[in-house]
Amino acid sequence: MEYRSENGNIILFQEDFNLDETLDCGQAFRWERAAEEDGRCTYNGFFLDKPLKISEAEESCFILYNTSEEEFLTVWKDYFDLDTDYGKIKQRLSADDTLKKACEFAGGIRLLKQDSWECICSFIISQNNNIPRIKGIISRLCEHYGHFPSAAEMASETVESLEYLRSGFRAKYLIDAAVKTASGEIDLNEIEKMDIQQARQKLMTVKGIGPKVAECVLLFGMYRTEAFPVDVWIKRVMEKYYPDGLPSFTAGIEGIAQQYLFHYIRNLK
DNA sequence: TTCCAGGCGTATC
DNA sequence: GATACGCATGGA
Repeated sequence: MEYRSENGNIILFQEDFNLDETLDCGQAFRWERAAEEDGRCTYNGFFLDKPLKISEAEESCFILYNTSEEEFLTVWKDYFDLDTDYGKIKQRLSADDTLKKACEFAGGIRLLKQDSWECICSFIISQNNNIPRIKGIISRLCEHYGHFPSAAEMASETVESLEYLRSGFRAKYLIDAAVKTASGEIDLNEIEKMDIQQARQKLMTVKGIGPKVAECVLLFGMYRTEAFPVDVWIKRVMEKYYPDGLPSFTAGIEGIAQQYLFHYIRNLK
């Protein structure tokens, strides 16, 4: 990673990074692709309440608009996981033919270090749902509050007051998660430090958080790269290519392997 | 019209 | 512990 500050923007040089592959691959739901400017792929989105406009100027070169060096170093460098060498990770994962193809297919995927509370909500909403509709529900939620609501803010909602979301049967799950988090019964800072099996169990005490959602919260909201969410798509990959489980060289970074595989299988043929 | 979507809770055995 | 089924909503 190299960067420089220029006219209030950050110019970033970063290998193994592609905006479409990272921001529109189903790990985060608050990034919108803008109309292209001079053929540049541009996205607008948020980390917590911080907005960002970012574009891909040319191969491996990005512009983070209206971003100070301090904000870049304290927020976005971490969010985009820029201290991790994904080239090295892909090299390690490419010991296997299928994973090699997956890494080559979408080599610009990076794991976003998202907020754990936002991930809880996002992936509760994701269950038995499709990505465009997930984005719609989250967008209505943020528009309603003017920001992504805290657990305390959402704890005072009711199924009726959330009707505008059109989130269906998931509304009661969101409220249960909010009440338990706001009261401290679920302590996300505590869960982050737990042994992963304990963390899974604790997360699953929330109604609407099952094995898949818990795994997504751990992977996308707590940077537990050993978490391995299995959804309908990954189930297909596993049945077809890995009936006996993932190869052992993925140990510790199963979740990153999952991201490459998910994107690969969804776009196959 | 029917099927399906980054699943989960509940009932039943 | 395994398996079957309903669930809100809307895009394809």
